[in-house]
Amino acid sequence: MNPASIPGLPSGISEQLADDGIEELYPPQAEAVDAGLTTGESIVASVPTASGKTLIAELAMLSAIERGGKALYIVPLRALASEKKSEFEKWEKHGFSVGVSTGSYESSGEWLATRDIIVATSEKVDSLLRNNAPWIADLSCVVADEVHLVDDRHRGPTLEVTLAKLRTVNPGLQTVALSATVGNASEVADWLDATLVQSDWRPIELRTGVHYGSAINFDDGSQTALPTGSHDRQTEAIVDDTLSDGGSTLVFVNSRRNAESAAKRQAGVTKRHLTDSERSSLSELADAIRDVSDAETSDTLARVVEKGAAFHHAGLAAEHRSIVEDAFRDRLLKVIAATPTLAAGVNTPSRRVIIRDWRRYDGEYGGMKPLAVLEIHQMCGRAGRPGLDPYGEAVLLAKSADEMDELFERYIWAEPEAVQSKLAAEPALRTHVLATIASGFATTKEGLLEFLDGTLYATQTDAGGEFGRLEQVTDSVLAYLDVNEFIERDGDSLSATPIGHTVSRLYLDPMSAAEIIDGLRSFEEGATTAVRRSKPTPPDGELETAFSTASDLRETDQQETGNADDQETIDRPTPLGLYHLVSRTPDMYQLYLKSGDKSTYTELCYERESEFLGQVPSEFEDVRFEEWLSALKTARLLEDWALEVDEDRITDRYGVGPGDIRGKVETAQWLLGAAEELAGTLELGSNIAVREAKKRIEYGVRDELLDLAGVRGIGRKRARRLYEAGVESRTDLRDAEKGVILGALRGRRKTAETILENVGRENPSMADVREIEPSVRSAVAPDTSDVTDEESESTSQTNSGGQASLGDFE
DNA sequence: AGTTAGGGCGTCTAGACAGCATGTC
DNA sequence: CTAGACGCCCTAACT
Repeated sequence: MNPASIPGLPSGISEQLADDGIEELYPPQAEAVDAGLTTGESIVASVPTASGKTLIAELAMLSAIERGGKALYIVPLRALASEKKSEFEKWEKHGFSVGVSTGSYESSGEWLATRDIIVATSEKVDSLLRNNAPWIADLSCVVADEVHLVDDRHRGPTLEVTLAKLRTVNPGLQTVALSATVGNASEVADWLDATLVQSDWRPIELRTGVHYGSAINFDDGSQTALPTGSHDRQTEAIVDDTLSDGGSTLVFVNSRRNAESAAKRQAGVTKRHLTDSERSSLSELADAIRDVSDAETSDTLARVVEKGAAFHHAGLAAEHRSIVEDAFRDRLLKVIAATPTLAAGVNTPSRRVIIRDWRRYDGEYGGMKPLAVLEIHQMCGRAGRPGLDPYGEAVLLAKSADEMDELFERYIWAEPEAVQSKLAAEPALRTHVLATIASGFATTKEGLLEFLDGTLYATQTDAGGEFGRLEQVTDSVLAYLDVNEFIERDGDSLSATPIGHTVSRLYLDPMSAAEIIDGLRSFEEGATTAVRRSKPTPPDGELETAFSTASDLRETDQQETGNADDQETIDRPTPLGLYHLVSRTPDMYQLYLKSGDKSTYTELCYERESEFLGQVPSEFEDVRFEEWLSALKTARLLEDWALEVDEDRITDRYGVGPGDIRGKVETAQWLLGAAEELAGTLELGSNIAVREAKKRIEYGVRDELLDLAGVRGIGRKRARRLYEAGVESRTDLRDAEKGVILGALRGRRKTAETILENVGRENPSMADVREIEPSVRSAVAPDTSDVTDEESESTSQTNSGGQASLGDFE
């Protein structure tokens, strides 16, 4: 089928496709068109990666817009949202506008209403539905990318519920679901009332095999001799071989540490294959990597990149990741050793893919768990760059003949698993049941179950009669929501309370909200009794009893230390207290407690007991104590960040990468924002303290730098240097002698000018300004001088290296 | 004496979505 | 009930 014979397309589109060199549609694309893709039929396309799924989506969206309405493209990752946006922007010259909406991407609801194509994550779409975005009703087509992710325990239910809601709101909606090859694509198609298009066709050949001994044995029975030779490891031998052929390699391993050490070894191979010009480009790249962050990870990465290799995992900063991905796509980097981040993320094809580890540690499983067939196939699918490589090869590594046989059986010959709805899990239902009630989708339990009947879960259980399980879980979830006063039950009818509405709108897990509310309330209780007794006690008898112990603790503490200053600290929650509060909610991914951490944080727990909001579980009696401690570890990381502790110090103190810090900070910011609003809604007095703690996390600074750090172009480091040079505020920035500012910014004229411009200084020019070296003031370390009481105690060890209250971190 | 290969032992384990509301003289 | 790669330290054997 050629572009001109596709029905239903807006004018000019077929010509554009032909101009792009598309003479003939790929077979799966043609099949989808034949099934009515461009005339409004719903389609489930279960096809391999890189076999033209994007065009299927584009054809559906453009023709749907032509018929009237707008199109929504749902992606699983934020990084993919911007990738898709730039792909779709090529249609803007034909009059189709594109907008993106993700949590971090700024765009208001009204602005989106003017766009024809909207790209968003499934969570964002869910959130927009909860907040009744008006344009949802105008949708005529929704595309769900990577729909097999409904199988994911954490995020699958959101996608499932979101699609169900979109289809309920808009019964005529065309649904196009793009999926990897899965075991039960027809079931997914049944669920979405769609025609199934299934195909194994790929635009370039993919060969899959197992390396064992001195050859790769391929699925077609052929062999490629590949002796380990001088290399003592299989991976390096294959990388070397691929490189001699001018190709790149992607190596999948099962842990971050393995990725880094593999990259170091491979750098020894790649460095022998570089041209002079590549060497110099790589060295520029390494500098760019070092500029991103001064954490050790950054330097390690830069050192391997100089030699043409790289590693890739979630501990990297986002900038690191995109630098690595781009350089690999440009063929500058010859090999990447990666954790599964890369298989799920943006498009990074490679001549060869090596799957070194096919088992991964899983605590619940209790050991090394074999990866899913689907996951292995996704990794293999990265092999072969369309238009660049003659073919792609995916190689699994075996250390014995038995293992080779097992790998063939388990993965190469195997069909991928069936996707299975995870909706009946309680955490998922908790959120979605509340949202469904709050947004008026259901007003009775029957209505709720009726709505849930539109989900994949229902499709999959209808036959087996297992729907009863969903009803059971729904009952217990309703009871939970009722007890926590998020919903009200009046006979059969269900409605959300004001706080329930807020929780749903804030996109919080109700359990997180309950934890935050309890924490803030218990503080209120404590503060009221201990300090003033002026505020009326909330008319909630249960709460009073529940937290009487916490109040008592506070009172005791208060008497012991009892001076005016302490009364003030007790009047508002401390940052650590708040960081801990949000860190222990289910919405925060917790840090892992390493050996030795347990005693370190137990000690810290007692030391700063008075700061925690709510009751501290008993060290000896309560099983939740360890969880409490890992939340404390997370809270300490956040506190360190807000105390301006160096990034590289934080990374080795907590055993995390720069990317993890950013992630934690972002989540904390979001949760503190939610806490602020909850405190406001419930008229709890702590919202000012919450707001400040949030601001400090946002910029990673102490109080006194908040004003400066809010200026564009000034981060935590520049703010501190300016402050030490005597430039303490925006006003100072506008009035201070330029030489001083330039000196504080280490003579960077361009940066200084940009900053002065951003702060609105009359004449920002730095021409002819002589740099004034920072004087004595700068010799004063930030945390030994102007620190408030509440902080100095905890940070004396931070920079001074003195006896640490927290013990041996180093 | 310095270096390196190899064994024993302890340690540690993938990923990443979401709210709100804007700023400056 | 269940794993395994890595790094570190130690020792033995080698140059």
